[in-house]
Amino acid sequence: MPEAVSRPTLEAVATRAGVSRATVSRVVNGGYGVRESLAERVRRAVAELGYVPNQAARSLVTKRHDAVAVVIAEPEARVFTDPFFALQLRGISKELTAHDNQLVLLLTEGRDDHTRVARYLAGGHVDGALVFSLHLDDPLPGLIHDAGVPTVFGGRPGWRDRTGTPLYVDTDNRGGARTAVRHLAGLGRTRIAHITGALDQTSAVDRLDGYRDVMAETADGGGDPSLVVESDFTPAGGERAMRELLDRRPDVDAVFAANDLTALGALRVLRERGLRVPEDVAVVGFDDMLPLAEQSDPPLTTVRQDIEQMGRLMARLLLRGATTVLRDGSAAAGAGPKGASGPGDADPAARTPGPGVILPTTLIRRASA
Amino acid sequence: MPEAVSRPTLEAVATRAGVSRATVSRVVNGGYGVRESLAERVRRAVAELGYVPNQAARSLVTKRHDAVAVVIAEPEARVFTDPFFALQLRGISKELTAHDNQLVLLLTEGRDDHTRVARYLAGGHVDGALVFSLHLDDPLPGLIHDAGVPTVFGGRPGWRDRTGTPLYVDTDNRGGARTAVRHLAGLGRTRIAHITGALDQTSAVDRLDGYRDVMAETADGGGDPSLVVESDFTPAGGERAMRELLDRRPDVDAVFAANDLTALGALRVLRERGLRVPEDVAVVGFDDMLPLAEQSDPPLTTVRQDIEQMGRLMARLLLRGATTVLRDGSAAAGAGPKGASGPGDADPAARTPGPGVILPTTLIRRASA
DNA sequence: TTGAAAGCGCTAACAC
DNA sequence: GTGTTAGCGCTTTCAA
Repeated sequence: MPEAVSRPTLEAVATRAGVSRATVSRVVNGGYGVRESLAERVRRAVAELGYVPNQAARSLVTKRHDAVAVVIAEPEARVFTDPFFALQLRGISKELTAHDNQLVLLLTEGRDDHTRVARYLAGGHVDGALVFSLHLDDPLPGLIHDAGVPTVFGGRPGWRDRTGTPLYVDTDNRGGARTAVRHLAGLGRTRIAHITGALDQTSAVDRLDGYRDVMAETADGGGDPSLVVESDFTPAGGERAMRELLDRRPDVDAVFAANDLTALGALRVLRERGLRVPEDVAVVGFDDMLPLAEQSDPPLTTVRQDIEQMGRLMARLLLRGATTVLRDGSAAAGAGPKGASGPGDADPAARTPGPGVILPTTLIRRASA
Repeated sequence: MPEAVSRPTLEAVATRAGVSRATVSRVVNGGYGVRESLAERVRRAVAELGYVPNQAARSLVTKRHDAVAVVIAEPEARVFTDPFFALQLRGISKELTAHDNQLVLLLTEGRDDHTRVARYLAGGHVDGALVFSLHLDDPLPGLIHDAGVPTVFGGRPGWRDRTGTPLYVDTDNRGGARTAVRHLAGLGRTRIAHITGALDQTSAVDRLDGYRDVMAETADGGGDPSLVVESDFTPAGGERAMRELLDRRPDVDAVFAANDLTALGALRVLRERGLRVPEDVAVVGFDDMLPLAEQSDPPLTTVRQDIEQMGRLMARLLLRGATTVLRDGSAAAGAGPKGASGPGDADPAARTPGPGVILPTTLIRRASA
């Protein structure tokens, strides 16, 4: 039976290098205030022994973990059929890695998981949390707030806690929607409909608001409510909504769908009814979900958001906030407004009204509008 | 400035309950050998104080972490446009959660990340690793092996290490491919082509082998090489391959594509050339990637694999192996064959030849074949 | 059954 | 500059 390969400790390195544990510790943690010749000896010993610091021991004394939890609360399948999630993670991972932090992934579905996650965060196992709260009625944010861990949200939360709106990073959903609808208007379309997303999510609400903004400024009949159909971000919901819309307003000549999946459903129904896209009805989506948006028939004109960048910024914000907080000696204070002063050097393109960082969108023109 | 909310310690609970730390520790860890009345007192104190054990302190003495690393090595964008990855994670997460383990996500791209990951694993921060190694020439598996951490691979590795083929969980790619091609043959098609995946991945190789199996047993001209076109799992690759195929063999009447993305590209070209699917050319994909496979035109007949289940099994295998190993007192031994005796109670549907667990596939019939 | 005490490997005062 | 020392919060012998 193989022996447990007990890893070398600081002690071992110290002995080998002929110095004290403290000196080794100093070298390992940056090496300030150590004579270069000694430092060199220590480094060699570290290399020879293949020493890797024991994170548990370190955390025990420093109270830092160099780990961040990513909480994805998604009872629905949607997140899992959507590369959105993966791209966010990629962005987060890159940023955390660059700062030597680990990513602890917490996926939840249902009540039990919520308390589990809350317990975990309250247990002080991580230095902060990145939370994707997709629904307005989600109890998780409250629980997380109570856990007293610095947190940054992905997507604008639909509520504000005792200390105001929490830190978040979001896409400029409203602005993106405006761009989409203006594009449609610029094409000469006058009866522009909107198929909404699930309105218990701020992204859906914001896109609807953006649509209304433009319709209101349009000369004739701004914001005819019969042109708005509520849906749920799914292809099936998109089909349903499109049918309803066509029955109600057969004269519709353009559709802004709350996301690409919805647009896809709409496209299907349009085809089925013998309507040509974009000749008869122009369609614009949202997300630029690849490869779907590219491969649809016709390829989808849509509003792109930089999802990976969103992830990066969330991590950056948290890390900065956490640092601030830790310097203050109050690890449980949460990343305060101090950390929210915007990305600054980080990303000049991002706007920062209040505690949120809003990322810009781009209209991607393909064949559908 | 808010005070650092120092979390209650064992000591605090002990004081409150009027017992020793040792007793609290016993209760918290199962409570064996503690008088029920005392245990009850302790539990109440725990609840009142909101005590959560400090994992770092615990790990320091137990050398266990109740944490598993998931390593996803994917330099290409493919993983991120594919829900595959998300579904695996979901399965893994569920299983780990059920066993009170945390999921540490390690995403890598490029050499630097490899050494980083290897260091991390070697540092003994986690009890095991789940690794997705998608390419035959990937150096990561070797590094990970050297790190001496129990590991289970996702997808059959294309190599064997010193101790034989490592533990893995895979889809029955070969069997699934056979089913697909037989289905095509059953439709009366006789000139069945195959567009392969990236052949540096075992999944692509296995699917090709499955195709060949059936072609070989077919009466006339089994395995005409002009019917096989190499590609790379992408839609663009699928288009290219389909064009080449059509130029070479205009008489082709069926295509088995290595995955749905590839099938999608093929579908496009077929449409573009005015060929009807499935009347002129029947098409079968692989993966049942949703919503793509459902939403394509026509909806895709394809081979479904249970991706989430794959993730679950990987975690289950690792956890079992790790437990075995830990019982043996040799944490660095790696999950040996002992852990590989198959899912047994776990999943009766899975086959287990050697150290691998192979999950079955299902043919999903839609309109394209 | 319960408690006392010895560390796990590390950092951070503090002294030299 | 460098070493000594006192814990961080927990589990785990070992006695009682």
